[in-house]
Amino acid sequence: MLAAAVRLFNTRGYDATSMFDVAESLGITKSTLYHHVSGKEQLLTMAVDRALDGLFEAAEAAVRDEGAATVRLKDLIRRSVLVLADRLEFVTLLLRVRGNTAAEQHALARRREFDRIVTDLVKQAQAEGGVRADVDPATAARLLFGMVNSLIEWYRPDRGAPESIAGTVADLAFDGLRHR
Amino acid sequence: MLAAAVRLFNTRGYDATSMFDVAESLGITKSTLYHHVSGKEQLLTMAVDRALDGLFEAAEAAVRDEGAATVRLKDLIRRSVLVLADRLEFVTLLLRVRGNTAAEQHALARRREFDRIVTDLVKQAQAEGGVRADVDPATAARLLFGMVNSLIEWYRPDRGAPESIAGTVADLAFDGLRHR
DNA sequence: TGATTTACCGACCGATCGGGCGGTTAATGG
DNA sequence: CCATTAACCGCCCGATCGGTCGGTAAATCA
Repeated sequence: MLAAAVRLFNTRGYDATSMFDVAESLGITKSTLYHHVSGKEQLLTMAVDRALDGLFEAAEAAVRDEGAATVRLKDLIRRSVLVLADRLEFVTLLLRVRGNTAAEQHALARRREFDRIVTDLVKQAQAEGGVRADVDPATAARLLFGMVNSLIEWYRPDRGAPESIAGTVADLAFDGLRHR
Repeated sequence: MLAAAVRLFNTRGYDATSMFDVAESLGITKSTLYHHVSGKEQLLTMAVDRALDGLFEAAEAAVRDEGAATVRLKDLIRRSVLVLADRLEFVTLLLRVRGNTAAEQHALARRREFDRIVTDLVKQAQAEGGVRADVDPATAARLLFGMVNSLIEWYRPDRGAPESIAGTVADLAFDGLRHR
């Protein structure tokens, strides 16, 4: 039910999708839908939480693990790609939230917290000499996850195994496009 | 007037923004607004066209210029970042279009055409040995512009000169994050 | 100056939205 | 077997939406 709603939210947009649309796609009436969920916003909240929980699991592992920050940063990129691929539709919805309601602003706050963790990790990796120090850590973190998050725009399960894509992204992020 | 509408579309979302909101932000009534524009969709069309025109100028320059494809690809990245920074709000709106109406689908088609140009350029750069050949050109193009397009999420005019950001992005894309 | 055009407004319309209410059928458990 | 509960539905509501219409004030031009 949540999956059906999220799919519609992503294709038509959250505001452009009516609760009637959601109910219809499930073969039930709007009344029945409201018997199971408390409202439209609850569907959104459940979806973005599922996305954020996945991302924070990856982030906490990157913070918790031992070893060089540079390695943990690369692992975080890989793990994030896997989460994106696995929970593609939930993350897609998350990344489109604009912060109009209290629930959406809560999601934005959690996203900023995630960004902070990545930025810190970049800073540590720079300090230990694994990452070039001539770029602002916050900018690097944003560009890095700009690349990762772009998966929601083009990744399809039939377009290669998630592990393969994750490797490509992490590799490109660290070694760049240039031929060596 | 277009600028005011686009600003609202970006902060509240296109569907969540009413024509009353747009009129109010201009200090006029909805009727007056309709005296100047034919409808809500026209505002969207004008905005995304301004974004697409800028991007295609950059793409056509990259195709037209002489010299190595590798250099032209890097130039295209730089130029695209400059367009993003210059027309930030228009591009922001463009990148959020979902394709619900005919006008939006036309915008999506132009975006795909842009992607095709980038992919071709990556392919050429690989053929001449300037770009590593172990990544799928389409994937590389998408990740590259995932990074570039992420600017709409975080770039603010006071956050460094556009030329500086453009250099950082192009540099990171080609040489990666790793310390050398 | 008089006529025409341009900018502007208030009031209104049909459609659609999120959500609620009262009641009915189907499953479940003692 | 009967009572309780869960799943389901038709119908309705107030609010809001994009857009229209008839008319007025201000600017423009002959």
